[in-house]
Parts: sequence; structure tokens; C-alpha cells
Amino acid sequence: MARILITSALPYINGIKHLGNLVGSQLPADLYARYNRARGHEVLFLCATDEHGTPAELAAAKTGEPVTDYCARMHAVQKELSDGFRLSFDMFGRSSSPQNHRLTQHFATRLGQAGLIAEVTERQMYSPTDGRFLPDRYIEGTCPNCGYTRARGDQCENCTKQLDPTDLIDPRSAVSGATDLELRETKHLFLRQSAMRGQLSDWIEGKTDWPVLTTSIAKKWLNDGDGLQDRGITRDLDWGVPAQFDGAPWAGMDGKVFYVWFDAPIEYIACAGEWAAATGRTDAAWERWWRTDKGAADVRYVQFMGKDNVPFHTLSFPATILGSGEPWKLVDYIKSFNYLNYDGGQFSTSQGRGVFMDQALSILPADYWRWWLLSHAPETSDSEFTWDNFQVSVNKDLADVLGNFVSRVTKFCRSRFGEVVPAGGAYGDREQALIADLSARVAEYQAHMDAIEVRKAAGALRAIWVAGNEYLQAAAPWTAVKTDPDAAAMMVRLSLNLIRLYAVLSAPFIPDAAATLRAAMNTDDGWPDDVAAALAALPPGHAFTTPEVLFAKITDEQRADWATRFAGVRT
RNA sequence: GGGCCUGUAGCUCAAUGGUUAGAGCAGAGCGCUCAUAACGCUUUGGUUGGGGGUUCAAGUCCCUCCGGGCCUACCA
Repeated sequence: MARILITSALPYINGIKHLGNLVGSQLPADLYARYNRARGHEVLFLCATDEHGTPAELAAAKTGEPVTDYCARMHAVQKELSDGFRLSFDMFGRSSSPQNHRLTQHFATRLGQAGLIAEVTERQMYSPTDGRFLPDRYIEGTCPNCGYTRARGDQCENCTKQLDPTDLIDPRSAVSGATDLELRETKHLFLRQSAMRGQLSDWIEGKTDWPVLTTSIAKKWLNDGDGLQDRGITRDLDWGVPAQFDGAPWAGMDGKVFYVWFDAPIEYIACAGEWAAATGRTDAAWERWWRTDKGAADVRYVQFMGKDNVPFHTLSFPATILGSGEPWKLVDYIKSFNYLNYDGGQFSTSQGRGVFMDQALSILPADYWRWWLLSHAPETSDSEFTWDNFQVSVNKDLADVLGNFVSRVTKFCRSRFGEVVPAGGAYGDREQALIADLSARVAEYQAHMDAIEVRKAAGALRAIWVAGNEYLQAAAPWTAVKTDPDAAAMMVRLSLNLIRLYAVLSAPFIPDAAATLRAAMNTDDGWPDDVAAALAALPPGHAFTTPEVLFAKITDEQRADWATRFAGVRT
């Protein structure tokens, strides 16, 4: 039995995530977690809300709530939605947890003691009206290059020119519109990533089995220009982990907090501490997942994320861990995803374009979304969601191929033999061939799942479903029953066992439907390590119930309605 | 500007430099009647974005042009 630590990129606290966010990290991570649990491995699957930073403060200000209240409320909302999508986190924590405060300050201390933190004084834009320093992109003004009047302080969206806030003509706060901006000196801590460039580069160069998407982004940052740059890890904000604390190896950082991208990855570790605390476990229980000197040496750690998160997971977070000089577990494999587009354009949180997690669950059960999203996961390039494709794929795969198979088998059995697994008859060549075929296909499915090839795994699973329909069509028990009832009984018995097999194999993709099938077949969820044996799990005389329609089809009217409803801006 | 990814059938996507470029869906034809008008079988469909080059051999490698996307370190 292997031990597998799985983390999904942390969803930011600022609002409800869309389906593109979901398929880029949490959903495939859940697929992998469920699969490995089903295979009998020991899994710890962690995720949390990423709660610090300027956007959280501004979102709270907008609703009039204290930021702590806002984050608590939004955490609950995101937790409910992740439950709705059946994301099987062992812990859905919070980066604002006491565990993360302690651990973030601990890492900062270690890095400081190791000489890997520098104090840098710089000048940044301050808005007296807003009472805060403003990140570059929160300053708007007229572009000196093209005259666009809503250029941001980091880049003009119109002409794409890189800008500095001081370049802008008539700069103003994007938060309040205030124009009384001024440059103020402020001191910040920088993580000396440049000092660790060689160590990080050697580590990345050794990861030859990682997706190109992952390593190419890392190498770009390592080698671009003057090489890996130091990164500021503090901000002038109120909401976050205080950068000044007892035992800190620096002074003068009062009123500042750590930058979210410093504390958020540390929450992966702290979240394990939250898990232990929430489930009455000791520190040793979580440390055996994270400390190689305390039992984690045999852990395989896999991270899931969208491509925009890669630099922080390949460089900054490893720099934090390596720089600490302590035996923390480093990531073994990074699975990164491209983006899911929505009907010819991008999903957009800010513009409310596309389908968001709450909306998705309000119109269809989670399994529909899980199946479509995972079977179309943007692994090699960006992929595209269209309502037409969604309707056709889901109806065909889930309703016709899988759902209808269950219907035809259970209803035929009920009408001819009653709701019990019929006795009599023995396998012939056709059945032996089916078992051989399925054994190969299950092996293929497992290989793709082990390699985290999500779309290929979905294709292999679908082929297993199709094999049942092919068998049934060729065996034709509805004909055999007229002349050879024992043979028909054997065919039906095998087919009923196929339903159980499908329930077990499909559970990582469509857990609710799988649970419905297992309950209907009145059986367990043991993995089919031996397909022939698995197809005898339901013995003659075993009672079952005929399930209701497993997946109702999406009608043309529904599709048209949804396409219209979600075309424009979220209201 | 720089870097990376990408362009393959009507659609969504596959193809360690090595047979005649594949699969699902959609389309067409046939079969079946247990089933959610579902299922099965057969089948149409390609100058692999354009052009040039390397090679015995190129969807794959190189150059160039065209299109799409991402990143570019202060959003997270």
C-alpha cells in the first residue's frame, strides 16, 4: 500500500469559482484521490481557501463586512459548493488558520536565520483616501503610449505596453478614484530566491517525467534575463500573517503582513495540522505526511493546479522548503492544466462570464459536470466548453451508454427472472472473450489513472461501458430466453455483475451515480483486481432493486435556455 | 518586445521521426426490439493552417509566414 499526499491549488476566497477553476485543479485532484483510495492506498487529500491579500480586503469593504467575517462566510460558501461537487477533501482548511500563522512565521524565521531574507526599501504608490498602499494594477490612468484612459499601473490592456505606475498620466486609485496618490518609502522582506537558483535548477532538471507545461514555465523563470529574481514576501496590509512577531530575526516590520503567495503554499502543510486538530489526531499524525524525518519518506506528494500557479509551486514554495534547512516533504509530481474556455471566449470571474459552481449545481447534479469536465480536461492545450457539446456528450455517454445499459439489464431481469440474480447456465466462449477484453481494458484504465492522464482514463472507462452493450447485443438474452432459459440466466447474471463492476470503476468520476448503483445492486465497492472474480461477486439468488433512470437526458429546450441564461454577465 | 504552448475529419480530441494519420460524437446505410427512440454492425469524411528545408522516411525536426492562447515576477 502506497501513501499518497494530494493537494489542489487553493481557491481564492474572493467569490465563487467557475468551472474553469474547478477543472484546473480541484476536480482532477479529487479524481486521483478517489481512485487511489479505491485501490487501497492511504491518501491524504488537502485543500483550503486562500484568504489573504488586497482583493479579499476590497471585497469585504464592498459588502461592508469586516474582512474576517467576509472570509468566514465565503469559506462556508466554498465549502458547501465543494461538498456539492463531491470533492472528497480530507480537510478543506483556511490559510488564515492559527496553524498557518504559526507555520508561516516559523518558515520565515528559519529563512531569516539562514540568511535567505533581505530587507529592501522601495517606493510604492500610497493612496491617503483609501488609506492603503496600492498594488500597481490597482492604479489606473491614461497610457503614455496609446492614450487609453483605463490603463493599469502594471500594463496597458489596450496596447499591451508594460508600465510603471509612475508612467501613467493622471493616475488614480482603481478602488476609489482618488487622485491624491503619492510615492512613499516602505520596507519589505525579500526571499533571496536568486541565492537558491542552482539548487532549484538542479531539482527541476531532474523532473524529466513532469508535464512540459510544468517544467517549461519553471525553466523560463530560472533562466530568463538575469535568472531567478528575489521576491518580495511582505505587503503593507492589515489582513494576513503578521510579518513582525516574537522571535523574528528582523525589526521594523510592524503593520505589515506576509504576501499571500508566501503563506498560501505553507497552508498545504498547515492544512494537515488543521486536519489533525479537527479529527482529534496528534501532531505526529500529520507530521508523518510532511516530515521526511517523521515518517514521510515513503510518501508520494502530487500537486494539481492551473498553469498560472506553476511558478509559485516549482520555485517559490520549494525555495521556502529547501531554504528552511528542515526535512519537509518536497513535491514529487506536479500536474498542471491549461484553461477551459467558454463558448469562444474565456471564463471570467470579473466579468461574470461562463458557468459558476453554484449555478452549475442549480441546474444539474454534480456527476454530469464531473464527467464532462474530466473527460474534456484541458491537459495538452486549452479546451472549450459549449452547451451543444455538453448536451451531446453527457446524453450519449452517461444516459445512453451507461444509464441505458443499467436499465436494459435490470428491467429485462425483473420481467423474466424477478429482482434476484438468476441461477443456471455456464460461461461460453463469448463470456470468456468478454472477460479477457475487460481485463485488458481495466488494466489500461488503471495505467491512465496512475499516470494522471485524465482524458485518456475517461476514454478507457467509456470503452468499458461500451463493452457491456456490445456483449449484450451479441448474446441477446431476450432471444435465448425463449429456447434456453439457463443460458439467458447466465447472460443476465453476468450483465448484472457488469453493473457492479461499472459502479466500482466509475466511482472516481461519478461518485453519486456509482453509489446509487452499488445500493441498487446491494453490494460493496471492492476494486476488481481480478475481473473474472469480480464478475462473480453477485451470486445466484442475490437480491437487487431496479434503479430509476440513472441520468435523465438534457433536452434541447434546457440547452437553449441555459445557453441564453449564461451567455452574458452574471447577475 | 521576449518566452512558451497551440493549429489534425463538420465538432471535441489522439498519434516514442517509421505500414494506408486514428477515436468518440455528428452524418449515411443495415440490423436488433431487452432498454432512457436506447443498443450493435458497416460506412462517408483529411493537401495534418500556408510555403520552404533536413531525412531513406516528417503531423512529428529546422526556417518562414498566418491564426489562436498563456506567461512576462506588485491580481491571486
